[in-house]
Amino acid sequence: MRTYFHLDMDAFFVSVEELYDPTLKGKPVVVGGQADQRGVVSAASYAAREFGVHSAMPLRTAYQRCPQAIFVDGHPERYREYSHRVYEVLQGFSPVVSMASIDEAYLDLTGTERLYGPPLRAAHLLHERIKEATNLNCSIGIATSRLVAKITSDQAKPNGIMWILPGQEAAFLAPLDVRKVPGVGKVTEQNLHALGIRKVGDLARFDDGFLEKRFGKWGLALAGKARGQDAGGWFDTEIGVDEGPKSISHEHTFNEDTAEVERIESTLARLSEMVGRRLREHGLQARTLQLKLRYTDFSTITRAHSLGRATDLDTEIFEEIRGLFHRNWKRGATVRLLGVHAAGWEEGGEQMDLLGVEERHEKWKQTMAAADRMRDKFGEGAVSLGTSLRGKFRERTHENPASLPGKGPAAGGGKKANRPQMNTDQHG
DNA sequence: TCTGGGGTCCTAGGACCC
DNA sequence: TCTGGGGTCCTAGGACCC
Repeated sequence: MRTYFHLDMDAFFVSVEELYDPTLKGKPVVVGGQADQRGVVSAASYAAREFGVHSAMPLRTAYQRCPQAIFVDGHPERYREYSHRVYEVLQGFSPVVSMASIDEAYLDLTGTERLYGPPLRAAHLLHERIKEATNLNCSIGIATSRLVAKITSDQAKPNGIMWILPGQEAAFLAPLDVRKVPGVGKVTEQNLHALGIRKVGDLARFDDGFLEKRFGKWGLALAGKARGQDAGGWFDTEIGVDEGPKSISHEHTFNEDTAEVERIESTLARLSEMVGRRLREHGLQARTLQLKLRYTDFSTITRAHSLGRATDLDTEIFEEIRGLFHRNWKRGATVRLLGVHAAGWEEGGEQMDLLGVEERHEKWKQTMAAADRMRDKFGEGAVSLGTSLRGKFRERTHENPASLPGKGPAAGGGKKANRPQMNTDQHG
């Protein structure tokens, strides 16, 4: 029998903003941008929620519903800072802690009764410590599984603590909407409704085999969840083991859609720089780079390519992404969003390579490190790949537009298709 | 009143290898 | 010529979460 806590900060972004501007307290506040901007609500105060404003809602919709709301830009650095403070408190409380996102965490409190007393007492103590350290409210759910603890903390909001006694899990879950189960979103909810399943209790009455047939692996996990078990996906991972990121990405939605190649390329260059910088900060090199492209009609494509050798260099990222863009863009079509995504880490171990390539690589590494220091000092706009590089790339493609790897019938013949050769760029 | 940005996990088809 | 199966990598897309 285990004891898990799920701790969730109340209206986190809004509450942090209130610390910086106490006049916001008690008022309808929307965090995420200005009322007339493209974008969605990141967080809404409880006063704003009374008008039907909630997160993920378009800002303009929020304005329609609550014109008197105060619209505030988000400050990710502030939220990271407070998230870190929360984490420090939690670490001092239990060694088995996982931040599940910027504003929520799981703790394994199994066997801590001698230290903290019964779970409710421990939770009150923790709640006080969080309040002391951050001046923020949180809610805590306690249960024998992480899944039930998470659902419980939601029920405890705002500023509450709730404990589901061992053995009472099914009874607690039964009357809740299936949508309350983490992992059940709009689509799954609709699919379940179509089967007449509206409450978790309805779900629990279906047998595992049926749900597996109908929804695959996910259906089986769902059956377990209906009984309150930690089953499937992210609930199977161990608490307290912090693996690094599996992917790093940046994307940008234009204020006004554009088909201007200059603007598109400079945006791709900026996003490539941001991704490269984060890779270097994490000491990671990516093998797979992916472009994301969304048109005005919201249709979205992603196009990926895996490199022969992993990279953390802005220029190599940009060159690849730029190629992907031009090979896949419907020429002239207006673009709403661009994204650059990196994944597929490779150990830093240097392969045997042409000396010249390696040297160039080293040189670029030093240049990039210097650029990062400049940005630290003078801000993100201080250093840029800028137009000079873009000009160079343009020239090259005009000279040699046809020789793109992986195209044409060449791969099909009698030869064993080896990994594409590294481009040695002999015309330098 | 259109729909952000940063992630994770899952599925599915095709290539390729044994 | 009509004939496998398993494993892994790659790519594209989609559901979901905060």
